[in-house]
Amino acid sequence: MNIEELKNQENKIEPVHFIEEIIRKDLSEGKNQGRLHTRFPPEPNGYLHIGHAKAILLSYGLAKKYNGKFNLRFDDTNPEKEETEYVESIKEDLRWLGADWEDREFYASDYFDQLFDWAVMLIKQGKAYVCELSPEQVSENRGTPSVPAKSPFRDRPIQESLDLFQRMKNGEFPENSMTLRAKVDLASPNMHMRDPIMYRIKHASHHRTGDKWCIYPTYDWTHGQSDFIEGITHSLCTLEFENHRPLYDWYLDQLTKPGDYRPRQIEFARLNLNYTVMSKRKLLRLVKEKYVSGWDDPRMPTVSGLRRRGFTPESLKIFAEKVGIAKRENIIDFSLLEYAVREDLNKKAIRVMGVIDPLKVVITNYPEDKTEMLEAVNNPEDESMGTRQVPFSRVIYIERDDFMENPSKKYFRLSPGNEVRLRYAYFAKCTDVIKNDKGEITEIHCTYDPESKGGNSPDGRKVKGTIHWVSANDAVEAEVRLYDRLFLNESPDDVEEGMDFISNLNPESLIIKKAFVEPYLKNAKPKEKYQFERIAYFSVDYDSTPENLIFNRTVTLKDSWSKMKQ
RNA sequence: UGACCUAUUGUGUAAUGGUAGCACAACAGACUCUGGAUCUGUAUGUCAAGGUUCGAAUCCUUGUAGGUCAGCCA
Repeated sequence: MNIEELKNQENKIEPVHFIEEIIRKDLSEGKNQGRLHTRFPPEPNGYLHIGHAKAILLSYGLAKKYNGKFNLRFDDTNPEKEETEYVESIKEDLRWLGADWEDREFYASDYFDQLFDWAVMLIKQGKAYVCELSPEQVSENRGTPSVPAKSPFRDRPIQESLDLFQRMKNGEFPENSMTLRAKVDLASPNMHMRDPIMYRIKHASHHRTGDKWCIYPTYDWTHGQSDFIEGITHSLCTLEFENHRPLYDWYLDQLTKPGDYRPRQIEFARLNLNYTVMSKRKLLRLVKEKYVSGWDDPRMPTVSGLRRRGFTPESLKIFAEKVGIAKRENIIDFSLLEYAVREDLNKKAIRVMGVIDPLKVVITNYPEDKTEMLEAVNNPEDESMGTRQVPFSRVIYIERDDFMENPSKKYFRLSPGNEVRLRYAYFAKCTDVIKNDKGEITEIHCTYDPESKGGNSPDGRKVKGTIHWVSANDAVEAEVRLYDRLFLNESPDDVEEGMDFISNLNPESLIIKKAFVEPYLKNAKPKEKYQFERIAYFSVDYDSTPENLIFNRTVTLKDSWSKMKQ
């Protein structure tokens, strides 16, 4: 490291968000034996989206950075909503993101026995009781924030509760007939503390425990205890659980003594992105009603959708880092996500030439039957990625956009009489414009300068524009799927009376076109990333084959020309 | 309506009582065999009002605005 770099190092103060600050403090004070242990607790009832990715990267990243551990724990306390299919997709997404839970794949349902024993203990201590109110009655008796709740069964004898709870477990009672409630505080201004329900009766089959149980613990009674069982030290979650924290702590108080190890819940603001929706309900609707092709449709903000679109784990890490961690509600610009993926792909993607909207060009002074190979750089950002050979011949395709019959002053591309560089090939000058009966341009005639082979003229003359091309005889046809934002409005829920977010869908979020690409791409494999020069980054789709190449547009290149035109 | 939380440029996020900075976006320019990348520059901000202090984005008070909670969902 030279002096300059050292200086930079010193001046660069690493920004530390409030959660990391807490962790550093806890670690330095030797709390919990100086351990750091985080977890990601998804409910297996849907696919992960980019908001989950932020949470995963946070919890895993912190554990990794401070030599801690990271658990994966499925929060499967509601047998009616959860499915094994989701367990698999969630694990795949985590692996892809690089979050390594090692051998610690847990399920809240693993703790049902322990949870039951602790519940019995609380009943014996007079801190929990069986309540025979129906769901409607519980709701009626809940009171309002300023009026205390009522609970007629809270003072029933311990033995009676013990007996009833055992019989609840044995399946003697129908659903909704009774619950186990913690005796906390009916008058608390925090509604979660008004004798919260710990167990409810559900005669449902669970994806892991089968028919063993007909009572299931609620989230509040499960989550903190699961953290405790696993030795979690910092339990990170989103803001809507803030009001649950006193209850989280109350339950833990019943199991621990002051000074003992205990997990701590810390909340941060969830991620929101404009031009998309994030709620499981809405995403599910897009899938079910076929507005998209599935959970992994490249327009979806799901981890699997982003992956298919061409995002890399690194690009999501860049994104998550730029977004930051704080407690205020936020709506992140979609452009930050685009920036993150460009940032990563710019360094990694092989450059190729492909023409999406072809215009035929005949190089009139180039030999009829000649084809020559020209050397092209694979990535100007990374010399180690080498070069490749690109065929050139008399008839080529260029982008229709790259020719203008009556150009404005600022237009650097091909126009009558104007000379441009054909990338990696030759200088070429437009001599004729051929049109059909309707006056539409059907082909362009050019002459080339044989002296300018490789893209530079020995006389040192400069051209302002460089355009891409493919040799017509050698071109390979490919399908390109041009993806754009799923919604037209940055707030999809911002709709007129009587409408919903569906009315804001962008009808042009997917446009499929045939393109001509250079033969180098003949063997492009699914998931490979390419930059079509001057156009966009593309990722080879899972369904792509050598006979039927499919490229998904991840994100366009920045385009200052299109801005200038406006 | 009660409790809890939040408020810094267009969007995010720092500044931990001492020069309001960074990123994205925007705009202007340089450079360029990608109108890409890179580089340089510009404009825009502390919710409001009081108070404490030599000094307040930061502490206090009161407002205002927004979020969360009254599922046997998580």
